[in-house]
Amino acid sequence: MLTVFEILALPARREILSLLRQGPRSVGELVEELGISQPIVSKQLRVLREAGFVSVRAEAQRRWYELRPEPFTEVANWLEPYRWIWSEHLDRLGDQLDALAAAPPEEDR
Amino acid sequence: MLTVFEILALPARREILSLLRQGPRSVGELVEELGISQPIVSKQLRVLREAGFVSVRAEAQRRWYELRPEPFTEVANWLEPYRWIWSEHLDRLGDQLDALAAAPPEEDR
DNA sequence: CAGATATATACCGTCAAGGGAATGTAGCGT
DNA sequence: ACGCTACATTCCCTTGACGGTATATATCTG
Repeated sequence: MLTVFEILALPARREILSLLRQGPRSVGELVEELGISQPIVSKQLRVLREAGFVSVRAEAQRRWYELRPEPFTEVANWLEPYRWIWSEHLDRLGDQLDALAAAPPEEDR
Repeated sequence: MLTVFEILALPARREILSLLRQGPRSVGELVEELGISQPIVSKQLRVLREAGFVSVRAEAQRRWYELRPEPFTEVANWLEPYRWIWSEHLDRLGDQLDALAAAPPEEDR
């Protein structure tokens, strides 16, 4: 299975995630809003699902895809040790980032 | 030029960044600490430099590589709109922890 | 200048991910 | 049962990134 950053490396996948911020979407809706072919959307949705970025809920023939939080916390946790590097440089991000020193660290050494 | 996430997709590059958190490093030091061949380290350092992740300072034959903040702020900015998704998640996690603290401990799933 | 050190670059073979087109599958309405 | 809708999967082909090896470049030392 791909790592979080490998998943995010593909623009099409980031666009799907961006759309899903607004709430659950069906495959057809994503196809229409993205202008990408349906098989490709389905393929990337599978990748996103297997990586834990989205979950699916079946309703008749429709599949509703929805964001899941875990991979995003993983990115945030990875980013955290680098925070001091830019915190002095640019403080436009809120201080709320400190709030999530809770989740387990990852294999990145 | 590669995007930020394409850069981070490669484990070797993340390891380089991780080492550079401790301060500037020469190529030789990175080679030794990573156990990767010198040409590969140099190659990835070039990629990191072109993407703005690191800067170089020459000193005789040595090149000192150092982290730069901008790409990290880029990741943080990308992450920001997704924050609410996992803040809810953390809330639920907190509730569960509270429940666990209040109730007698159980078997772990 | 010769040789050694430190790093960068060029070239090459491999391999896997991505896109496209076609096809498969499941549930719905009539 | 039939066709339609919504989506998933398969197959093929291409492309490009990665790692490895060899080589080039620059700087120091003697």
